[in-house]
Amino acid sequence: MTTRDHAVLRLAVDLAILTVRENALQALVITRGNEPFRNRLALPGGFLREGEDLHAAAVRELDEETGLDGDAIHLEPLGTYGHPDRDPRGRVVSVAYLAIAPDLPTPEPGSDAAEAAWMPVAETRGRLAFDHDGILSDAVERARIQLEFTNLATAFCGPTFTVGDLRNIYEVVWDRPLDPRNFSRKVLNTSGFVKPTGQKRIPQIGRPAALYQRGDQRTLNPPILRSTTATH
Amino acid sequence: MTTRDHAVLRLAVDLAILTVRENALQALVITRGNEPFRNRLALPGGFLREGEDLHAAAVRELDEETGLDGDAIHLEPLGTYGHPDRDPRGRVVSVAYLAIAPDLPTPEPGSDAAEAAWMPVAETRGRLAFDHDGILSDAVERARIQLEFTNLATAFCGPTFTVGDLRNIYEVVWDRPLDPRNFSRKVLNTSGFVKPTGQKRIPQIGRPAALYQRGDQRTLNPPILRSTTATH
DNA sequence: GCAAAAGTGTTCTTCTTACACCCATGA
DNA sequence: TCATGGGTGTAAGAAGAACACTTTTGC
Repeated sequence: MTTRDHAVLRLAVDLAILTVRENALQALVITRGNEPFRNRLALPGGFLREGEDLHAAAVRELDEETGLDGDAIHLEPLGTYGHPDRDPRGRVVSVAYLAIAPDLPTPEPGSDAAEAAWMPVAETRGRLAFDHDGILSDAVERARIQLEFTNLATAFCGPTFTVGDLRNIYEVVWDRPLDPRNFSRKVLNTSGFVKPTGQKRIPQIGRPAALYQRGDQRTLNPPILRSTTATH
Repeated sequence: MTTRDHAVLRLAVDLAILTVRENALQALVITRGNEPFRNRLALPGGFLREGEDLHAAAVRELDEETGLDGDAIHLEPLGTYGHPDRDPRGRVVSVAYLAIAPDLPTPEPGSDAAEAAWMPVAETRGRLAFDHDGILSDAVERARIQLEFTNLATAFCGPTFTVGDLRNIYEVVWDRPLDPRNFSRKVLNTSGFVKPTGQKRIPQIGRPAALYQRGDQRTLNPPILRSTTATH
């Protein structure tokens, strides 16, 4: 047939990259160098290329815009955002990915982005271009849930970490205090969550803590649940 | 710029429509009337139209291909499938939706589909066109999880149902037997899951059962968890 | 009364929570 | 010895699992 029975569109890949920095949940945002929304904050992203797989595009954008190694960093599909009016340039459907990174030095700005920087998620609310506020909210909610049922928290840490480090991730992402003693037991009783390295980290003050690395078990059994009777 | 820096592609919406029929988890499959994969089984779906929202496209396809009312049926985004070689016609990225329907009369075949029919999910394995086997597997896994944390099970039932009906949904979808007595208590103790109608259903044999309708609470608290110490 | 499915009571166990208490280190 | 954070013990309460038992109907 010659008549077009489908929409002409472009497909973008956008990244919600989260980390815990300075005791706050932070997201990587760029300042847009081009129209539309020039000089506005946005999530890093770009268009899908010819013959390119979606996940590969996410890995490429992560590298291009932030210098992070997509193969080393937790990266998972988050959702697809396709409202017809979401991009003033025309029909652009965006596949969003959630990336979790350890606390790293400030990323190097990439080609498209005038500037890339970590910013506390709370400070981004209402300030992002396109529908990126919504994407970031969804990303944070997803991360909060994933902490309960997967070992995602270890992706926020470096190669080795203490139970205290891990607890700090949970406290910051969930925005609620946890009992250090019960948390410790829960983590160590959840088989495959973490693996002892035999090493210890000596802090400037206080008792040395055992160092762990990420375990093999992606899904936690039993899970680390947010209590329903929370303090609030 | 004049050079193209993005992929030319079409966007499809595919539907994984699940129901419980004859004590089996069944999916709605069509027999394809056109190439590619002519006469092969596939999930219903079609291309996104000009200016059409993704969710609206899913509702439209549901109506066109099955006659089901998309506004009355549970419909949620499942994932996006974009492998470059997934469609022999060229680059087609598919946004898949999960739909849950009560046990209904055999759907009427639509325009594009030579035939639409319910088929037990177990019988579809390895027989679907494109990457639809994978999409359907993801749909089933999503449904299993959603039964734990949301009132999705009520979407499998008609407007009113008994606790026994609801238990049957869980047993079929999870493929494991549940204790009727404990299940009953769990459901009724989970506030907002179901709402009593005051009516009773008189069976051909046995004690009448109270009829309920879906409650207001979409997310269940406490959840109905699959036991980890399962029989198998 | 009997069959069948609905629903309640009860016990055992496991998980969660709260918190007292001890441990290992540097200053 | 003190401050600091790491880590164990333990008892009360909540939730889940297993199952004996009662209820309500049609036949």
